[in-house]
Amino acid sequence: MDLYERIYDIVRSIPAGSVTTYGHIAAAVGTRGGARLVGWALNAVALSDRLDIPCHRVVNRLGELSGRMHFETPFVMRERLEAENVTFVGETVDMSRHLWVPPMPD
DNA sequence: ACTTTGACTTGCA
DNA sequence: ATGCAAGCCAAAG
Repeated sequence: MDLYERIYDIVRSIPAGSVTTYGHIAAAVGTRGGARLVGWALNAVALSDRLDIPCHRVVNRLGELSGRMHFETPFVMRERLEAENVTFVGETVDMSRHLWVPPMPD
């Protein structure tokens, strides 16, 4: 399976009300430093019909909604997260409460 | 075909 | 503790 498909699979595995980081996903697919690739994959998702993938649950390691500008509107991302009972601390997601770590490989 | 950049992260100075 | 540089994979110019 391609890295993209693997990334999509993991992002789809993110439970509602939780978020994860690019780094964790990258590590989960095997590429530790490939966090940027995750961004590329999600970018492809945003432009394609892969809308079944909750890319709004993916934030950077600080909990910042780095990819919000790639949505229809910069507010959609936060609104969707809030709709899933995700709490925010200022402009960032409350990581200590909602950080979800994907299943890591050995 | 080669270079640059991108929704990032980690490490060394 | 803050600042700069490198690393990773893929796509666009």
